[in-house]
Amino acid sequence: MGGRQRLPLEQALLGFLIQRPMHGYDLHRRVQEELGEVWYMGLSNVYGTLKRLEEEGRVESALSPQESRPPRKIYRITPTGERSFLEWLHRPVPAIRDMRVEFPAKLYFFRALGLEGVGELISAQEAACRERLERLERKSSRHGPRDFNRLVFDFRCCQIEAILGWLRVCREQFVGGEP
Amino acid sequence: MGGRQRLPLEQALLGFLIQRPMHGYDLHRRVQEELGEVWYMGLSNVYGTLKRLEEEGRVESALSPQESRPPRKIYRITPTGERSFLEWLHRPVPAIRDMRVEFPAKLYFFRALGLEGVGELISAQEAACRERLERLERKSSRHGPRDFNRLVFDFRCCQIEAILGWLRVCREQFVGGEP
DNA sequence: ATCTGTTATTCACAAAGTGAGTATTCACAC
DNA sequence: GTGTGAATACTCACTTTGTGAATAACAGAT
Repeated sequence: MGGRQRLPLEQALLGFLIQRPMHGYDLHRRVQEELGEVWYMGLSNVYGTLKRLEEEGRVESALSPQESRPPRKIYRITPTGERSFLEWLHRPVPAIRDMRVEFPAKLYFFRALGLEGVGELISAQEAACRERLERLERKSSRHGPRDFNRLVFDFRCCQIEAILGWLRVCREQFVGGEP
Repeated sequence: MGGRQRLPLEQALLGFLIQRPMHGYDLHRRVQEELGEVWYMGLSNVYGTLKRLEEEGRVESALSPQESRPPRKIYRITPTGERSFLEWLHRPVPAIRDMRVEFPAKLYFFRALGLEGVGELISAQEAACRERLERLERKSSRHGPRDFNRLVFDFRCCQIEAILGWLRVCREQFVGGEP
C-alpha cells in the first residue's frame, strides 16, 4: 500500500534551495551534512526529485558551464515553489509516523531560515496529536484489557502522550530562545 | 530498501494453526476477527504466505473435498513450524518499530495458547529497549541542542522511554494475573 | 435473475528509493 | 605513467511488501 507521500524529500530540497540556488550534487552534499545521519538520501533520488520539481514548476534550472567538468545545472526555487514550501512548513504533519523525521525537519527549517511562527506550528501539532489521542482512546476503550487490538491502541496512545511531552520541550527550545 | 521481514504475518498464521488445523479462508476470517481492526491482511496475502510456509516445511496441507464447494485445503503445522513459531515467540523484537504490532502479537499468542514465559519475554524486550535507548542517547549527545539530528534522536529516546513505561503495564497485566 | 458467500489461486501493479552503470575530466597518490 | 577518487549529471532495473482484481465454480438468499 501507499498513502505515504514523498513530500518531505521534495520539501527538504526546496528548503535548501530557498537559502540559495544550488546544483544537485551540492544539494546532496548539504543534505548529507545537515540531515544525513538520520535521513539518508541517495544521489539519484535527489536528481530525480529535482527533475520532478522542475516539471511541476517549483524550481527552475540554468546551466552553468565549467571548464573541464560537466556543466552544473543550477536550480533556483520559483515563487510557486516558495509558496508550496512555506505552506508545507506551517502545516502540521498529518500522520503520527511523520513526527519522527518530517516534523523535526520543519523545526530545522524554521531555525535555518530564521522564520517566525514555530510556536503556532507546535500548537497546531499538539492539537492534532491530542485529537488523534482521543480518537485512539475511544477505540481502545471498546476492547477488554489484554485484547490484542487494545494493546496496540494503548501502545499508540502512550507513544502520542510521549510526543506531547516532547513537543513541550520543543516549544521551550524553539520559541523565544536565543537565535 | 527493505530489511523488514514479513515475519509477523507468517508467525501469526502459525500461531493460529498451532491451535488447530485450518484452511486458508477460515484462517483469514479468524485473523480478521481477532487482529483485524489493527492488522489488516488481504486474503491473497494469506494464501501466498501459506504456500511459502508449506514450501519451507513449516506447515503441511491435506485436501478435504466438499460437495459443491471447492475442496478445502486444510493446513496443519509441522514440528519444524512449531519450533520456529515458539522460537519467534520468545525472542524479543529486533527493532523498535516492531513494538507496535509484532510485540503485542506475541503477548496475544502467549495468552491465547496459555504459555508460560511472558515475563521473560517482557524482561528481554525491556533490556533490548534500554540498550537501544542508551545507544541513541550517546548519539544524541554528540549534537548541539536544536540540531536536526539531535531532535530526531531525542524524539526516538522519548518514544522508547514511553515504551518502557508501557512494558511495565504489560507486565502487570500479563504476568501472574487471572487467565 | 442476481448477488453474496465459500473456497482457492494467480498476477499485474503500486510506491519509494537504492545501487549500479554510463559519461567526462581533473587531481592526487604510488 | 597509471589507477583511484572526486566532481557533476542522468537513467534504469530491481527490490520489497502487499493490495485488488480477475478467474472458477456452485449454493443459497433476495
